[in-house]
Amino acid sequence: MPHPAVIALESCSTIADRVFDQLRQAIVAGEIPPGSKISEPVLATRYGISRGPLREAMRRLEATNLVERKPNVGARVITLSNAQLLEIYVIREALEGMAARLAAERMSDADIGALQALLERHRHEVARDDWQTYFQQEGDLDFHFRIVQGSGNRRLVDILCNDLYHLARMYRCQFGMKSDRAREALKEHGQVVEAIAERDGELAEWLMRRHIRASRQSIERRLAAEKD
Amino acid sequence: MPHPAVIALESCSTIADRVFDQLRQAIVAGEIPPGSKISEPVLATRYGISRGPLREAMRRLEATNLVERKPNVGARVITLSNAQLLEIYVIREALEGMAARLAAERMSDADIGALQALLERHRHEVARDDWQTYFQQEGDLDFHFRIVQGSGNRRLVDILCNDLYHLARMYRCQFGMKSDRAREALKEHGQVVEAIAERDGELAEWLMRRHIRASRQSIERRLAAEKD
DNA sequence: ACAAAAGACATTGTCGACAATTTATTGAGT
DNA sequence: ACTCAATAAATTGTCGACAATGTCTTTTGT
Repeated sequence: MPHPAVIALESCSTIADRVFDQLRQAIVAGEIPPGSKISEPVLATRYGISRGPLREAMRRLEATNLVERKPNVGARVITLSNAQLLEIYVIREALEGMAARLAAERMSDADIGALQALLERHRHEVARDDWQTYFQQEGDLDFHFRIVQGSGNRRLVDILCNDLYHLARMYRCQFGMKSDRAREALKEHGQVVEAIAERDGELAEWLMRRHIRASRQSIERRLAAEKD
Repeated sequence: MPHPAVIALESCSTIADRVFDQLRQAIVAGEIPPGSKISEPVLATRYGISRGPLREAMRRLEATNLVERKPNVGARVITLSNAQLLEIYVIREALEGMAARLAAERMSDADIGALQALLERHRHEVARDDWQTYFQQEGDLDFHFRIVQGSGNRRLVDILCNDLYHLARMYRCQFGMKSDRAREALKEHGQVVEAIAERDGELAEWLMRRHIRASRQSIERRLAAEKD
């Protein structure tokens, strides 16, 4: 069963759309490592297509900030610096805070119930100590994904799911990022869900922002520790 | 002198890049009206280019959400519904609130001085009653633009300037949007700048959010009044 | 031996043509 | 006259080839 957080693949009717999805997934998964040059001929032959559709896919990747491109020179997969990762968390704090507020106001009771069920499942997973941190992180993204969708703001969903989440996953695939914050994060998730269930938008936003800020600060500490 | 809020045109070294800028400008300005179908042959001949670069530009426009595209059917300029416009203001509230907070923390004294000077200029302009509301709105965007840049968050600048601001301008070109809120907006701008000058990030965020929320509510009222 | 220029090579950018799909038109049948 | 099917036209999707630009190698001069 595919993970819920995995955004549904687009209609594969055209080659350009399909290869865009494939390339994005390959980049996010680290199969095409960051900073590596993207050669149109080799990629075209690898995917068995012409350069036309490939270039269209590249333009979309360029627009989504997954590749950097210099005219007449070529394109490279972006290398997400530590500073850029922190930048993303700042934006997530703002956007997902707002999403939590809207979700508290507009989410259906059924969806809130599903969210609570998901949280319960995560609690059981975390209780098992052998559980891979990777899947813990996926569960984290899944949680955030649902709340963002609960906001009912189409463009908000779009920005987070089509840009920021992919970048976050890319960074995670790049470095292990084993989180020792799983239990605290889970507790914070519970607080957010509770606020949403009580339809307290202001509190939900405040809690979500604090949660993401704590994640960011955890990463900052880890990065500072690595610096030695 | 080109307006400061006009984002610098990209390097025009390649046809695809140049036509992307031209198309985006034409769409935002309403020269290519919303909802109109974009025919590749006619556009290619109009710009005197081949369909290859045109399609690459279209893919970028698709990724920036300025055109909607159905495979094997074609692309249309998006029609920004009232609900979507309000969605954008909600996102702006979240993002620009955060931008104001960061600007208060990180903006240089010189940039703050320039911001205050800009505000003073706007005060004089508003004092003249004959001043076109269009340029008032441009001044408004200019103000917001500078604060977003002052945040020092590259991706935040990117999201707002490459996506949301274009959409806001597009909507404004679509409908007149004569604002009777110029004086109030100016006063709110002054409050934000004051908070930034005092390096009070929390207050700056709060004031900026209230400012954008007030703008959104003003639009909501106008839309509700039009509904009759 | 080193630097700069000239050339060869590879890659990107652009174009025109063909294939596949959709849309419009025509025609037959009821 | 209307509906549905078949055909024709137009548009989108894809491909291979050529031109332009950049990069690397070789060569030449000091």
